[in-house]
Amino acid sequence: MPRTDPHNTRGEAWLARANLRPTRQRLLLADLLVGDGRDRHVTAEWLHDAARRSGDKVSLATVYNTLRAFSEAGLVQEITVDGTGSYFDTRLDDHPHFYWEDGARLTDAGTQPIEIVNLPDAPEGTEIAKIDVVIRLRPKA
Amino acid sequence: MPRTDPHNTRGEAWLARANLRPTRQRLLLADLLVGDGRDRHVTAEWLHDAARRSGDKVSLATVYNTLRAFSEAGLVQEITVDGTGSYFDTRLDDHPHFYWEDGARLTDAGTQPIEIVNLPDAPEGTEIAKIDVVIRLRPKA
DNA sequence: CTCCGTGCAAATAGTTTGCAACCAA
DNA sequence: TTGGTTGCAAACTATTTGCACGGAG
Repeated sequence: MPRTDPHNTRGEAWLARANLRPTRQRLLLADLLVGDGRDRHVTAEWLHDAARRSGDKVSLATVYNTLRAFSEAGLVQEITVDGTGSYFDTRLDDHPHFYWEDGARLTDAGTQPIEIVNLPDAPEGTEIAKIDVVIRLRPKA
Repeated sequence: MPRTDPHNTRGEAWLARANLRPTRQRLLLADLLVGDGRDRHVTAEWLHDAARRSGDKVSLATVYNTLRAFSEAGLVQEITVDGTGSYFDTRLDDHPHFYWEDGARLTDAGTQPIEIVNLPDAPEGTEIAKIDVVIRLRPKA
């Protein structure tokens, strides 16, 4: 399948799914995120750089606003690991992550779903919205 | 045991354990943190307010610096939940937390240690530094 | 006496917002 | 046409830092 289009159709369908207008900027960012069908964990900064690298230009503010829009539309998941900067994950199910303390990278952890034994019950009047599991890695001595 | 002292001795011993000079500000903050022996999850902002409420005054910058010093000395654990603000936990073992999405409170989750089945292996050349488990709660509909 | 600790204000990092110009429907 | 979208700069929040003063050892 030759690259006749500046972008493939995946990003377009992805936006359509969430009823988001396919503007030039959104298509660009969508393609960078899901264009090849692989799961991705990006920061706003990284995505902004990737856009510039690809030749097109988008303002950083728009990258932030767009990531927020995607997140609110349920197209990506926001993950916070340490105070500085959040990651956006294109994979939507509840799954554990590795956080590489050197280099500050975030990746999916393992292939099988984990299971938590002795999971505490949600207190009276509340329910569990989501369980964040972050496995922090450091280089082995 | 009447309150003859402006502070009890717990904070003092706690500081000594980490070889931190017992200055007025540190003693005050230490007492607010571990004075009653209970585990606590505080933000810098909360601790600063607590200090002012108690009558004494400490600058917010010092609260930040002091919490960082405590954290580096291994007296408290830093926990990040969402981009805005981090919490410092006086309990030191690896344990799960509840994060109350309304009100942004952080508390210990359950009383028994949890166990994770199918925990992914640390990738080649790395080791697990810590596993953060945050159970996000929302009010039940 | 010597240095670490403190306070203040200013700096910083990441992110959001106000507003005018723009563009998809 | 019209309301959603973008870009820029300015605003904001949480946190850190530079520097002069002060207090613990």
